[in-house]
Amino acid sequence: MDIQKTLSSAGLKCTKQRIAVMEVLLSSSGPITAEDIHSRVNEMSLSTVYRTVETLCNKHILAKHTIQDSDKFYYDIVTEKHHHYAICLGCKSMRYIDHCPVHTADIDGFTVTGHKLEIYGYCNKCKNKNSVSN
Amino acid sequence: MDIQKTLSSAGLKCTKQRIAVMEVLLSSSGPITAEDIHSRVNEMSLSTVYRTVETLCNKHILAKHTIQDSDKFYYDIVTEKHHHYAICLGCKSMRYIDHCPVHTADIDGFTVTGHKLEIYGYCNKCKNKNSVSN
DNA sequence: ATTTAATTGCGAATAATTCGCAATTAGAAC
DNA sequence: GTTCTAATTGCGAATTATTCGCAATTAAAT
Repeated sequence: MDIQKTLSSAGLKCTKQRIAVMEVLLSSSGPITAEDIHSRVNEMSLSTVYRTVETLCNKHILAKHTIQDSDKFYYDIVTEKHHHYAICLGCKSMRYIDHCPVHTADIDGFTVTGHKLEIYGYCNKCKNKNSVSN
Repeated sequence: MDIQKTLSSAGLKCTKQRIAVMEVLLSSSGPITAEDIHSRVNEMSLSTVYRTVETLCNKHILAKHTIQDSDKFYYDIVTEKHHHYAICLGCKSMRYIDHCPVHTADIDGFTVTGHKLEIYGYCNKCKNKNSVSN
């Protein structure tokens, strides 16, 4: 993945902070939090990390995730491949899993206790308006 | 569902606040936030709502959910039936869906834009210890 | 090299959730 | 039904993740 090209073609400046965030996420084995990113990068304010991930999410370069019982957001680079995650209820980490039939029982190095299928979309009330309340 | 019995057999006192929270959740068409509960109940402090849902989650009477791009927790009563939810990206609401093949395309009154299957469990590092970091 | 809008850093603000502590209450024991 | 005690509640203050305002810096266009 060519980070410079990705940023430029989204109309974003190639700052060293954005490049650093992208590099951290490219080398990660799953989505991580803003604080994780902050600690794996040097010399960069936490607000900038938050602003960077927000900007990149708006451009659909990153995706923002939430996990059961954690009060933090998790970010990763959007690709074709990664749609399935193994989420550890102990340390609250997400890891990519390449191979995932729905009724799977075995994932290497992971004890499955349950799974959740979430369906995203729009209800009739929201389908027509662009406004997004929160 | 017998609320009094549910609370008592979990070793919890049957306070009017806990009963009110349970009643609100029993009549809901999906998981809702602590503030939703607070506004649908009368004369009850918000801290008590938070403490009540936490207590009930610890007893596995309630489940705590998170959804994409929302910074709030959603609570519902644990049952055998409800494992599939339609989540509206517009108003950030969750609704139960009874019938849900994985490759489904149609849900009445809902425009599907994507789905997510999450697998929960424990990684090897966490499997043996009970401690749960966050 | 100059210019300008975009980006950053800092610290303060915000919003959801949690906590401390005194007052209240459920339910057990009498 | 009273009494007693630990559990529960209400209130407001504290905490924590995230966002915001604003002045200083910087990418990249000219």
